[in-house]
Amino acid sequence: MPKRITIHDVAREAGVAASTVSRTFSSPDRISASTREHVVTVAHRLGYRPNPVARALPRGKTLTLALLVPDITNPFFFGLIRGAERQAATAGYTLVLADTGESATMERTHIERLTGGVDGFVLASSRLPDDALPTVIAGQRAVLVNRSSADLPSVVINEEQGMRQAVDHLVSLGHTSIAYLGGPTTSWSNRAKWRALQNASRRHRVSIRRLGPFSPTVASGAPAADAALVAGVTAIIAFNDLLAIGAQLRLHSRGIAVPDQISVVGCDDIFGADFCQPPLTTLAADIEQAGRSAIDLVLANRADNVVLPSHLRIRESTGPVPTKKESR
Amino acid sequence: MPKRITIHDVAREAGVAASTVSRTFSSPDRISASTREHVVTVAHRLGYRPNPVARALPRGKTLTLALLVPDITNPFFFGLIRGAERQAATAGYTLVLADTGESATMERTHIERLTGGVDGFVLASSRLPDDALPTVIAGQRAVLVNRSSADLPSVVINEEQGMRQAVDHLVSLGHTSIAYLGGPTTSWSNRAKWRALQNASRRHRVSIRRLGPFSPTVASGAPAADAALVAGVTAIIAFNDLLAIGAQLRLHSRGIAVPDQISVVGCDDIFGADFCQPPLTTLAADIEQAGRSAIDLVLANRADNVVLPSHLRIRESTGPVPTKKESR
DNA sequence: GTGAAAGCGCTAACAC
DNA sequence: GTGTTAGCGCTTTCAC
Repeated sequence: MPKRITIHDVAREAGVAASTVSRTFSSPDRISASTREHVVTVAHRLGYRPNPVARALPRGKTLTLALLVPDITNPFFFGLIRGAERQAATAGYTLVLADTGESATMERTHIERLTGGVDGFVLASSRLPDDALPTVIAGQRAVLVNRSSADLPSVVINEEQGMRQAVDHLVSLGHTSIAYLGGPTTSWSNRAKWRALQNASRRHRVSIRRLGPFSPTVASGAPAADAALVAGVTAIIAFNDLLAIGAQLRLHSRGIAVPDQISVVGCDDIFGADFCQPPLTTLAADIEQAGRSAIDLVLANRADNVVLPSHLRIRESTGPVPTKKESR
Repeated sequence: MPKRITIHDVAREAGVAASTVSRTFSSPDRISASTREHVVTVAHRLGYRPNPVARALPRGKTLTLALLVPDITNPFFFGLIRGAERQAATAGYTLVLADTGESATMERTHIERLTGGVDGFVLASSRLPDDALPTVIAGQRAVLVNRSSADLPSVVINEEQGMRQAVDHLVSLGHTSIAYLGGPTTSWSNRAKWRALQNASRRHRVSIRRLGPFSPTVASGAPAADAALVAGVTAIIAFNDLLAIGAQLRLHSRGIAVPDQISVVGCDDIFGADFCQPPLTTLAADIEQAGRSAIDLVLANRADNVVLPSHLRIRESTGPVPTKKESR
């Protein structure tokens, strides 16, 4: 193990005080050009690299931000991770990624372990109960994504917009009975979507039925599709694209044509929504932007609530309501 | 800003020395049960939380590992990130994620910035030139994924196995002319795949043609497909699934049936390979396992070269060679 | 502009 | 077992 070069090694070699070396790297403007240059040269020759943790201790800032997601497996979060990572990097911050395994306990553990090691938290689709949130976060900077709370800043998607477009779209195609394939009951965005759907459908003569809850995975699409068939609807709106894609797979294997016999709408516009069969009509929102905004919020330490627009992306999984004859 | 509770606050309040408090948290077995309990109680009452960075300084270990990927956007890395994060978490480590934007310079910058802040690096599909690798890494623990080098431990996929299965599969279906849709020339795994394909085809009467290089994205699938059509092959093997899926999309829009008129095989078995149209025959490897192994290697500080098996997953994008009549 | 010295919060010998 | 005392590598007053 080659002993680490420190500020003192450089100082000795350069014939200056350690504090001068420190300053050449942290506040170069307070150093005369000549000595600065000299120190930099020596440091480079010795292969000196400032130690981020030693640096963080007296400063009280780590230049590190944490992003907690319930399930790294879920492609929905990839856009978020991407956006957050890029924005953090741009601001000179490092992103720490943690998977809470859909568990409030693990989420709390991660937060406690990370506290002090990061300058702030982005909690995506937090599973922490509302009342626990403030205590667990306790004085740390934190912002919520995909969930709002009175206590913390947040960035959420305006589901109302997208759902209204979705319902308008389906109604315009003649649909009058729609099923909502529900996601986890603990999910804030699931509740938001259902509420938005209810509001949207009030404006039309259309009946909506809530099915589920289903786990938000491709695998759960099968039971979800079957439930929709039993319900006898002509269109379904799924909590997320994973569920929608799984439902399409199931319908296909049962010989039911999408969209000829039944229309399906997803949510999130994840990777793959454009090339599944048929390409999925879905509620799209700029989730990478959500990641970026979340980072901006933690860094700015603002108590804002950012609301991002959503809209319907029409592809090929939705079509006219089947006529009596060709319907099931 | 509520002043942070330190070990000294707890010590004073509990009427013990600071080192006793330290020990109750870092080596509880060296403390009598009674005082330990007392200290824990007081600490809890005061809301004490050990500061990870203060902890890391004297110890020289941060309990943090870094994972660098060229492009977070690429779903291939999702599995890797997943596996790495889980394995790190299991070992009590935190994972730092960085995107190098396919650039050797950014990769180097990230490594330098992170050095000292993490206990080791996992470099996925590193873009660093071979000779730069040892210098940049300079005494840090590091393991390569998807690339091998004489200087660093690594975990790579055995492309030979999968490619042999792919060629056997295609030949058994009557194909005699295959195109390889090449990936980035700087990619180690692209070279490995091409070599494996050449070796595999030597065992048969089959001609292979290398096309490209193409950028490993869905969008590049279109030109890649067109190039394959010009080449007049009956089967294509793509550098990765992104390219394969893009090629299928292009072939579909040109009215060319897969696999009836042309067969396509991908690599990586990414999310979506099972539900694209048609579901993709692809070379699968356990990339999450690669992530786990990489973490194990850094933590164990072993100089091993782990080779993971690959195999062909046959789905519906490959079929019998078209007969003269129905071929283009 | 630069040096000396006192920490940042914690760990780890070393005593007793 | 527990207290004392040096640091870990860096930043940051405070002098000069």
